Amino acid sequence: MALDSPAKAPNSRRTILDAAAACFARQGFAQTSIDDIARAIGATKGKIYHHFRSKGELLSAVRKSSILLTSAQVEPVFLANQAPRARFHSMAMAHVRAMIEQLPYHRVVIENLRKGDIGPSTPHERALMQEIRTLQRGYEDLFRTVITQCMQNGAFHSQPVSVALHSML
Amino acid sequence: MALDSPAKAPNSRRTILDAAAACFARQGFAQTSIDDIARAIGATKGKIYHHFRSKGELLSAVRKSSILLTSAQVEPVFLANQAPRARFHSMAMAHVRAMIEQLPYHRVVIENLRKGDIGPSTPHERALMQEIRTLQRGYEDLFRTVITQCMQNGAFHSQPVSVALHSML
DNA sequence: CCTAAAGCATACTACCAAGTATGTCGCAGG
DNA sequence: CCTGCGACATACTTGGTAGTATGCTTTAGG
Repeated sequence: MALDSPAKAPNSRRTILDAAAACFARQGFAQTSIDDIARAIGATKGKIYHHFRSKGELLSAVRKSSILLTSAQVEPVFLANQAPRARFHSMAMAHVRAMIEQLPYHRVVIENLRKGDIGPSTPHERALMQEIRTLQRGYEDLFRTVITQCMQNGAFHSQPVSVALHSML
Repeated sequence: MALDSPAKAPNSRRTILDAAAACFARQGFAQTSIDDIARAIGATKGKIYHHFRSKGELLSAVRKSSILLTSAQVEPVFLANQAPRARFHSMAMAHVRAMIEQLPYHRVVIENLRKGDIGPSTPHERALMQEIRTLQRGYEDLFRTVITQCMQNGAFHSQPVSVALHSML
């Protein structure tokens, strides 16, 4: 009984997101029309605008999904009972695996890092962007935590955490 | 008495190219309209379309200019009479200096590496792209040459040349 | 059954930006 | 002077695309 998004989806939203991610990754955001995405899944604009309010929100949804998908694979590993060193290793592996499996999503994220800062326009999108940033920080915190553990443990050389963290982007 | 481009320009072409590079670097290619560029220099589309056939050609011109400007600063250094090791150092310095001085141009080049491969459409643009690739290779050859000299000289560790070269992009 | 909503397709509107056609002005040369 | 051309400005045409309005079909539920 959630209010909106992460429930009840049969697979339409996901299908659309997959296609959108693929198109955005291949042609870029601006060069991709809504009809392109629709055609890619054998549907029409109607379907897409039924699930997403605007093209911008669709992009945001891809970015959000990118984080969620990765988190979904890494967080269980993080929660598993392992020594810091081994835990970090497993998480890194899971991270890379997720990056590869969901490549289009991450390509989109990378090539549109700046899009978020400019022209969010609508207030509803502002909120979405904030949520994304929060998720992003949350995900990064997983690594921040385990890296800190490793350093206290002595397994890692003591270095500024943020530096070590952002070496893995 | 050249047939076309590199001569007789008072500074109109350069003015346009500078503005175009700035706009493309700031907002991206697709998000920049011809009128944006025109407004940035206090002119109208007429001026721009008088000097460039299309928006795509304008982008290509920026990319080409990027290489030419850099070459113009590095090639004299390459030709100067120095030992390989010192020559390489000077060239690298010149290269970086050019990158910084012409920052907008290079930003445009970097963010549109893939644009060339897709949708060149017109045959005239195909030729321009080829010319750009040739210039690019010519510029890279400057470094290829000096690096090779350094390695034969023993000043550098012997490594695949292309690897060493492309470490500097 | 009847109804209403979800889930979509179809048809339409609004608009923006690339490209074009045409006009204007100054200047070179005859 | 007049004429042609370079160097632009102005006004217009046009294609494509985001977004909307509406219609159709299926399923859930009373």
